[in-house]
Amino acid sequence: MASPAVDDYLKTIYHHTEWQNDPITPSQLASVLGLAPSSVTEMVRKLAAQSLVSHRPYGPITLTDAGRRRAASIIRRHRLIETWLVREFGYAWDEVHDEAEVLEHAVSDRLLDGIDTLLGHPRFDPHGDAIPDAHGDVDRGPFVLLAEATPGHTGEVLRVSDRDPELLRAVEAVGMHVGTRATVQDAARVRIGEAEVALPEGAASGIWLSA
Amino acid sequence: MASPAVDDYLKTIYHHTEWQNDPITPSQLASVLGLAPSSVTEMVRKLAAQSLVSHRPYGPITLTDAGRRRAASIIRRHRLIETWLVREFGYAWDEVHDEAEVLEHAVSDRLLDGIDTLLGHPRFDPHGDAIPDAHGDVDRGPFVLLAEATPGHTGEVLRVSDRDPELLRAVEAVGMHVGTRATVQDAARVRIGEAEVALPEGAASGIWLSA
DNA sequence: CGTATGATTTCGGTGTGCCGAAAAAAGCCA
DNA sequence: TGGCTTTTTTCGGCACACCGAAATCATACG
Repeated sequence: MASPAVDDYLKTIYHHTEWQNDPITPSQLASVLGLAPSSVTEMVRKLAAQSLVSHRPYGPITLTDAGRRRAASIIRRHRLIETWLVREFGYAWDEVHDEAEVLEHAVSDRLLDGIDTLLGHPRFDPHGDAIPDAHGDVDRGPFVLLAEATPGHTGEVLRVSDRDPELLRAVEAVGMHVGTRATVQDAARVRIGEAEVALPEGAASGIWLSA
Repeated sequence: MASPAVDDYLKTIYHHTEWQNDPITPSQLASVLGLAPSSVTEMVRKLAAQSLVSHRPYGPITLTDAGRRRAASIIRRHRLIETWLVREFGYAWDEVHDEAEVLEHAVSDRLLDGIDTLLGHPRFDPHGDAIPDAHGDVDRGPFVLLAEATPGHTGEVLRVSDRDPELLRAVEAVGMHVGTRATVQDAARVRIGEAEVALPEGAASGIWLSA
């Protein structure tokens, strides 16, 4: 009852809750996965039958504890693989997503352990995404979404959304990386050291700063 | 038109010709792949329609040039990945097959190049199987199958069949590795240095010696 | 040379995951 | 509250890769 398709659904539902507090809806899920809504209805019903998600008709979709554990383990795979591609093969942070997307379904537990050891058990991937440990637990300090930070707030860039490689390149182009200290001017501009930089379109809702 | 299933068929047909001169039959293919003969008939018809194999009803199956190129590229993936697992992660030679079987379908060309470079462009995998180059060409010196070698013949072990992990462990247990020099006594015994060793059941038809 | 035997193919059918069109429910707004 | 729009579900269908049973072919032997 495990399959790449099941993994992708669980991973997407999990990932959604990292950026958004509201539970995901079928149409959002369909749009992120690039599938027709009817396909989502069908799969969600199967996932619910296996108690991986809870869902009543016409309602949103949330992970059960079992579903969350499974999702965390897939996310762990994905993020360890991304980290590994960057460190061992010189991939750029905007190039790793698609490769990891495929490999996460193919790597055995044993090999994943090997990669984890080789990397020294990293806790964050190149985008600053937390890597769940082998039990599915995540630890992560307090943060604010740049878009919601009060003007004047100064913090370190903890995380940049990897949903869109274009965004990653744009963020890099203005000199921001994971670890950069920035002071918020308003929702569209920050100060980095002496320089004041205009954020790329949509970037403010894809960047976390330390609180 | 490309899929893991197609890859597996082509790879198996290619691999067969490395150990056997006769072209493979549908029933042999079914047995190696662990599928029902009717499934093979169906897939072979699709492969023939795409000119990857040639096959007339009730006859054996051979690769076309296009099919051979595709197969060589998949075998290249498989063998590079096996070599990488052994060298970087300490897998034993009898443990790599299944992992490589999955990864060969998941690794991108770019990553495969990275692995190839990391390993220094190896020409043989841990079992002594030749790794085709990026164009699908293989170079390999003259050899004799141990089972067909004349008694008294001395040669270096070039290759041990990786079809059965059990056989690999048994061969290792009697002290034979790729590179070992051995003198043939008869089809069931060889001399290695001072010692005379009895070969495991079936090993003689799974070992190549230099000619 | 006819027939039994084994290999191969044909045929109908399965499960998974997807789709579009149409129906049903929910949300919204006057 | 009634009607309109959007979201979700239902329904019939498709492609892929597989299966078992039955029919067909090739061959080898008596």
